Amino acid sequence: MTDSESIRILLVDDHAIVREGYRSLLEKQSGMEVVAEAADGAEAYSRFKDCNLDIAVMDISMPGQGGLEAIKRIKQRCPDAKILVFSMHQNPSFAVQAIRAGALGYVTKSSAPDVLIRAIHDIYAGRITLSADIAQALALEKLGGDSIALQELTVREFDILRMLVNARPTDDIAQTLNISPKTVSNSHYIIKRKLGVASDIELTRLAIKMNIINLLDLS
Amino acid sequence: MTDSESIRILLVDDHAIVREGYRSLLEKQSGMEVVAEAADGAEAYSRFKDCNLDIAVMDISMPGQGGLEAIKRIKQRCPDAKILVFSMHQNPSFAVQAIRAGALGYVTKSSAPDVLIRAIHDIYAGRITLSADIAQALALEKLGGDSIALQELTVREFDILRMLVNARPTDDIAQTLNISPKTVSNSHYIIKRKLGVASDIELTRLAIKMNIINLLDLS
DNA sequence: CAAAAGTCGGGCAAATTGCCCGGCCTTTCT
DNA sequence: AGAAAGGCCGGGCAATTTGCCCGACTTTTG
Repeated sequence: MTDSESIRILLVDDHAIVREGYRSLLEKQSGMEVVAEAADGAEAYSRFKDCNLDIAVMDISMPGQGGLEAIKRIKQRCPDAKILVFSMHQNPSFAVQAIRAGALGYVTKSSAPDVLIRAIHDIYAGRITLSADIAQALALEKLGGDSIALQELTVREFDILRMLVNARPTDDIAQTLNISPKTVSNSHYIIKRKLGVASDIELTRLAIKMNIINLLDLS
Repeated sequence: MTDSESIRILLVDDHAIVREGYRSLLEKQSGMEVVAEAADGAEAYSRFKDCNLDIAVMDISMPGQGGLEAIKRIKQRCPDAKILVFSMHQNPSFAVQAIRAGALGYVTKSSAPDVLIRAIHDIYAGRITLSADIAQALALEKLGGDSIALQELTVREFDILRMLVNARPTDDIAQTLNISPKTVSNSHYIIKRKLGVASDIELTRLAIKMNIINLLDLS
């Protein structure tokens, strides 16, 4: 909002090449300027303090502490930060969690480039935006009443669930989140109770059904 | 071997309609006669005692005690029984376990009908037979050295593994196998050790990778 | 027949789970 | 602003499960 000309953008993704691609895409647009990049949540957080930015465009599948947590932390410090999540996950639950964490928009990476452009404008104007595929899936889910239980989970719990089903050890999770292992195992228990499963095996199967586990990265 | 004319066949599958289909297919062949049917392992076992049969053609994905266990029991009573496994699973590990349990052949359901016919003849002649897709996958696996660990498992353990990753409770498994729950949990532990995994979540992921879990029945 | 492998399960210490609680934050409502 | 509600963090503790070992028995194999 400096010049009232260009939208100042922070790009967050763990792959440098990917960032490069988006940067060139966005800078072809007049009225947009990529003024910073970050490779993970922590870096995004500190960039946000430094520069005065309009919008952060970020992936949430990042190493270290979950992207959702990063969003929460940023919003905590800068309540009027505008964050657009740009994710590979087509599962609407991810969108729900992202919005709840404080994001203003959610666009899948499989969307056409102009969808992203439009979403940035929408968010800049303060409107919550979802890409069409997500909006549709969300509507269907509301009807089908299938995976609604996932939305019982808090943002934190959802993050922990993702790490758990990625077979990360409890201590490891505790360390990356800077919390006690005991808290992680408590969350583990709460998650299972909220989702109505009795064992880790059921939990994992559920995670697959909900597309929380990427079947491709099992290879 | 009665008339030295027709091969006398027992058809084992839990779906009556499916049996009907195979029956009509096989009986179109001269020299083959379906003289009995069974819907599960236990029934197959008793049929085998009654009738004098040449070959059993059986599915191994059946309710109750695993099909592999049924094969073992039949071979125990009639060591020269000839069993052809006809399964939907294209995973070579299933074939390995079936052969180890005493089957003489393994044909996938996706094979062309004449493959089944030829396999029956081969087995009747005493030759071990695998459908081409399985044979190839097995060869590849031998090279790739990927899921070889699965073959460390005994037949029993493999059966238990399948039930475990289908999210069946330990007590339930113990009951259908008529063993103590303690034995099941011992097996559970041994399985994890043999496969080199530390948690049930890893175990489930491995099971998916190995196609032991049918992704379709998660729906 | 001897040796090796598989099945079944008891035992027991160590680790984890299930469940509850209290403290400390935010967010939201009035 | 004050109150109420919900989320996060983690201690505590009993009940259960896990991890690991062992022995008995049967079956397969050389």
